Amino acid sequence: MATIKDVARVAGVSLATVSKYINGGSVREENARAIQDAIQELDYRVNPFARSLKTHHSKSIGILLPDISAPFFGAVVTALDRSLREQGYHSLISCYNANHAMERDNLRFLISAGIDGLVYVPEDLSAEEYNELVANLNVPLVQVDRMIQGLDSDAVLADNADAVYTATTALIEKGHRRIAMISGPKYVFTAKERQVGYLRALSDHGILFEDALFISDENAFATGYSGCQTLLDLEHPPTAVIATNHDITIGLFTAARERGLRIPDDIDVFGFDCVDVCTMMKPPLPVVHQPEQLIGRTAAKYLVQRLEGYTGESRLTRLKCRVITD
Amino acid sequence: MATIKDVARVAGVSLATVSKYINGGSVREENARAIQDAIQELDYRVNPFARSLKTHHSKSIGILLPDISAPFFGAVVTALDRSLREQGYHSLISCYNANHAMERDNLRFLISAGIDGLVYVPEDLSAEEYNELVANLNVPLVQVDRMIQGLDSDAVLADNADAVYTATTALIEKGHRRIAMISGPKYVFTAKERQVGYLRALSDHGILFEDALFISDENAFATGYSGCQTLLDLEHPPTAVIATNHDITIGLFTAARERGLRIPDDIDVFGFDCVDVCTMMKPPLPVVHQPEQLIGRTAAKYLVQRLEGYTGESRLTRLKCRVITD
DNA sequence: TTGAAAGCGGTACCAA
DNA sequence: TTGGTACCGCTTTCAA
Repeated sequence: MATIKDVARVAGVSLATVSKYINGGSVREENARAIQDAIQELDYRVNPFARSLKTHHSKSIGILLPDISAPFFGAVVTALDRSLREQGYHSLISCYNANHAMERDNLRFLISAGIDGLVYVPEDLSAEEYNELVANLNVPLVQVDRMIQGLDSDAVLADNADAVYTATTALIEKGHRRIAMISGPKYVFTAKERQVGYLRALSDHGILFEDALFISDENAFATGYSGCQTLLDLEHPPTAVIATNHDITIGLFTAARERGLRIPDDIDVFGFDCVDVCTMMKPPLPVVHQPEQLIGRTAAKYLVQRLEGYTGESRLTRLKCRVITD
Repeated sequence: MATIKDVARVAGVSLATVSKYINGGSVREENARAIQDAIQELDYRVNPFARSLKTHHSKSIGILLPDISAPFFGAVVTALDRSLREQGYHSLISCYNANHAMERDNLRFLISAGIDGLVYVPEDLSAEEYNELVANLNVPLVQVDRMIQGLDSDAVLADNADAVYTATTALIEKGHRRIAMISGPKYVFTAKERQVGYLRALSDHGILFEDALFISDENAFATGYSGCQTLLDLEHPPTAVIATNHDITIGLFTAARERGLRIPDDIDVFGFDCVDVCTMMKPPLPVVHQPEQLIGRTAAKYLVQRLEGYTGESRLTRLKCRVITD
């Protein structure tokens, strides 16, 4: 690999001049041309390690999340990455597959990889653990989608409780009284918040919560699929079901249809995250649409602001979901 | 941030000794203890840039792919990442969202980020372009799932044509004569191969290919959904349909069911990539299951071998799909 | 505008 | 085993 020194030699200027040219400093036209030629000729590329060693930053942002195959996260990360790039940063994505050991492990790795900042969708870490792992490192953090109790940082969340409250209420107003919910793991931040919205809506409308109508398990197809069967096998099955995640929604659809039930005539469903699927169906199904783009962009904005020296108080932003009830 | 120098000072040994300790060299018990203590006390962490600058490697592997939200890629990347880690490497994931400009852009970025090796699922790049972008860089490459025409490198692929041949044949043996296929974009490597398997099976069984029964579009839910409708609206609709991708399969299911058709009685379907969904249904649906784990592990193995100096000929590995016909 | 030189934080060679 | 030291490739200050 050619180095900046080689370029300087070939171009007949000093090494410092080449550096200045590369970094956009002003250089005499003539020298600029010579340098450019030398770079071409030698196929020179800056060594990122040498540069980062000197500048103390890498222009890279770690993105740590449970599972990027979930369409929601996929969309958030896409938007995030896009915004970050526009501002000269790039992202280093790391998934921990909802595995708690990997969560710690990947955080350690990201930290040791020299990231300038971190976007984090936490699941199992405590504030103490986080602080211990990242202590003194001065790596700005933005929490996304979920928050660690007691960990002070910028955060961008969806208004989970409100959205589900709205969805549940819509179902109630359609006349439903037996409304079930199939949700993610109880210890996950968003699942908890969504449950709150559900319970509040029921209670506000004088409907008693029924334990059998609330199912909680992994955020997976199987949960929606078998959850639906369980519900339908109940002595008094629900007349409507709310899913709280993409895969759960698909599983729910599948099971319901397999039983020959028509949606929404035989059983009403409120979907989550799968707008394409829900709106494409006939008739279109109601669905909660989280603002993935905006979440990603906002997180990027906050992080870059910190990176550029902003030191104001932590910002907690709740972004409204679009509850499509058509 | 504390440096190795600080550690040396606090531990009362030389900087060289600390370095040796950190990198697993033998150090007197007593010194080891002192160094360990100093590291703890100072919360010292090696500076990855300084290290990489000196060693000329970063222990990081770039993974460049179209879209990690596809369950197939998600699974491949998970396995890949896992294998890589076990061997001391970590991965830098970059998705280009099936966008050709981003494909080039992200490749450039990965290259400039100092990766030691690259795993690449290509879509639009030519061999010339690749060589130009990566020229002289001596970054080992493993192509996965697809291959660039004329680009010499290790590659790990599924036996797309064979798998689809088997699936099509199974349908034929069940008595179907009008078998449709809904597939991804025609310019995508895997779509082409799968089409070949389909055509060959038809021809081997004396069935004439019918243009109207072959639909090709994006690898997306919408393609399966509207594709299915198009097929069913035909004067002579097919009695069976083969999907060639996860989302297409789901879209196909959805549309078929919406029409009140029962699968497989009213219309038979051969799914792709969505084993969980297909096997969970009653009755279970036949499905092509690509060996994601094995693909990921094999790619990791090849890459690490290159990284460790192996210089044998390029290896092209075809991995068998499991065609579940139950 | 240009260039000499110091130094970023490590690794590894070599002599002790 | 230990430590002095050269050097990895780049940025940046400062004097010219």
